[in-house]
Amino acid sequence: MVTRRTESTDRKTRTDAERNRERILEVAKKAFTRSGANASLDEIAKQAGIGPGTLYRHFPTRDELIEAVYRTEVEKLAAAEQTFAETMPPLDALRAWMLLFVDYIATKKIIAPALNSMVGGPSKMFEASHAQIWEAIRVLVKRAVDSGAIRKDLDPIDLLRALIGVANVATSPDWQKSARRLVDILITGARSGG
Amino acid sequence: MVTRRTESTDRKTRTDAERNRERILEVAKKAFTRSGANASLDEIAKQAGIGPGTLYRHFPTRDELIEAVYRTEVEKLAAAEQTFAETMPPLDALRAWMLLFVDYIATKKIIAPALNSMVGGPSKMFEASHAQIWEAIRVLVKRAVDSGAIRKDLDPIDLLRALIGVANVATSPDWQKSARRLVDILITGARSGG
DNA sequence: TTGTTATCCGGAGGCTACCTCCGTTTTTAT
DNA sequence: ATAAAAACGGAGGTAGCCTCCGGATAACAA
Repeated sequence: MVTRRTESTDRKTRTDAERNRERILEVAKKAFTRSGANASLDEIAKQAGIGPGTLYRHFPTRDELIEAVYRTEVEKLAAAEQTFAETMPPLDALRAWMLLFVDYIATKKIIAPALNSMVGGPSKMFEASHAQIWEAIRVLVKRAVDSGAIRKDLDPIDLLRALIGVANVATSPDWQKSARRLVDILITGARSGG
Repeated sequence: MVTRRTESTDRKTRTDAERNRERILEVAKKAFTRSGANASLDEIAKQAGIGPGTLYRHFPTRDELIEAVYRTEVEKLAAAEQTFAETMPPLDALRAWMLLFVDYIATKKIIAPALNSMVGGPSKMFEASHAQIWEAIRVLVKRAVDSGAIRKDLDPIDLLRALIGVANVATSPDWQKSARRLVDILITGARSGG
């Protein structure tokens, strides 16, 4: 139950509001992909055919907009976890997901800026999305640990941190090979005693 | 030999120019440490007691300023490589340097912003500094490979990329433990067949 | 359909930061 | 002392950020 400040019943969100919201996300996704996290918000608003005020009402801060764009991508990543877990042996599933993670970040450049603007300021962004990613890798690691494939004291977040590193430097042409090697190293290191 | 466009002899750089340059670097270091890579350049100029024009003449772009601040820190890191290499066994030296790398980035927050503004745009920053860091870890890895401590096909840059990841997320309180675990994983993974 | 009201829109405008341009000042060298 | 090169500095054009509020519009009741 939520406290009501009047006796009037709640209304459903207006259709134009919802339509604008999605239009903003659509344009913002392209803008961030093209120009990075510093794309002009006024410009995004213009391209979406709305005023700046409308944009800022929907997404009061730049980070909130980035996070919203980011969220759909994150959900796809989280979904992949289930697929892998159901169709692969524990260690393979973990490795596959790690590779997908890196690939995803590098291909769509959406996430990288998001991760970057996370650093260097007390932004609450990422908290929600972080939970999903964390849960995905936590499940994969736990499954691998239970099967005895990797060491028990492995903290899933350590792997994530390493992966983010690759993502950040994934601008060079041969990043894919490098990423694969790194994942291999991490997997090997995580096996430890067997 | 450099081509001269006149017959006049070259002059040495003016003393006030050199003095201002160092004053800018001094102020910029504090500013970036405090406010991150987006600190106001006009503000930095003001605090250095100079006009904006002077700042931009010395450092035409923001990245060039960041890179200049960054360079001195990088040189210290590169110097540590020699110390470690002379006083430790190969594998220990490599591990120690990796830990120092992470620690350095997290403590002084100067480097993290630098790494971040590298992503998302064709900035030539980092190229010079990158060479030093790369050389440092290359030597350490080569030494470890020659001694048979780690696998021969290890690419040093892979390790760097992983470390940058830790650095980026080094804002959380327990990052040090995480960093140490991650370095251990990487070292273990790099050992492979022995 | 019409009226009422909560909700949302839009863009003008104040503010800040970026970066340049060029007249003035300072330093170097003769 | 004087000339020339080099550097300074800050006014100001431009652009992005974000807010504010009068007006428009969709949802709901009658």
